[in-house]
Amino acid sequence: MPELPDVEVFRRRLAATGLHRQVADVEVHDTSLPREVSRQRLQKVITGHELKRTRRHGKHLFAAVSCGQWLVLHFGLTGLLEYHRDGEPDDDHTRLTLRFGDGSRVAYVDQRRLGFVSLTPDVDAYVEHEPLGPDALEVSQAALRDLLRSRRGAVKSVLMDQTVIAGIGNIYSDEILFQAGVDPRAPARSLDDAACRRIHRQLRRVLQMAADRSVDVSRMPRGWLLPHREDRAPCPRGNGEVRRFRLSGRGAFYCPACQAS
DNA sequence: AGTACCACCTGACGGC
DNA sequence: TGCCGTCAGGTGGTAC
Repeated sequence: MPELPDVEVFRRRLAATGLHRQVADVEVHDTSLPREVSRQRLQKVITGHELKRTRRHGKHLFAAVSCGQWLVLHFGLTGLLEYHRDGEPDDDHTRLTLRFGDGSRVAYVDQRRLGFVSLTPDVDAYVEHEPLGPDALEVSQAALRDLLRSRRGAVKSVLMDQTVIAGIGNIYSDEILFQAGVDPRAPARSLDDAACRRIHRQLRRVLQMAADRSVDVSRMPRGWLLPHREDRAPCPRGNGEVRRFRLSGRGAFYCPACQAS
């Protein structure tokens, strides 16, 4: 689930509920969650401090701790961030809890445990070290064109490559290419200027709209592919049928009529 | 530089 | 009811 729009929703949630409040207690329920940092250090760095601000880069969420470190959150396949008031029950699969003095808390939940948390002193250095490409919403039209043409693979694979552009996964790469009318298997290197412009415009529109509507599928516009991710589902624009195929091991969906190459 | 495949985990779902 | 295969939106390693 967690692609750029999902993580942006988590970021906004954290910014609205978790900043400028002293963290009274840090519970690490899953010892395999912290990456390249011990549970003890994670607890020591955060307990008694405040979260001061948030940043997001692609699918990574960062929160500045008042001691100078940044908390790093990655959500894997099933991770999410919740806020609970005192007395509200914990979700099953809660892996990390930041508890405030009044009993309310921010909870990191991850059913399949493919996500992780970490610490870093410097977000820019972390992004460079991963390495992650520029955040998808920060890429100019010309930069996107150059990035796409710098790679040989299928345009869908290139859009999903976090070292090229950060934030786009399987779902939204399909949506962007459907909206742009581009065949997901088209070689990225072969895209003409008009196709690159359409991809850039739709990338921004799709990711921003999904985040602004809290990634609620029922609030997505008619004409989006997202609710039609099923082989032989009707094309949302009435042009025949959506088809499923495999691209480097991932299930991909597209409309052969709308996205002819 | 590509892609294919497996692994990491856990769970849901359909077929028998 | 239970067992089995398949699938899942992320990432990373390996082999070709």
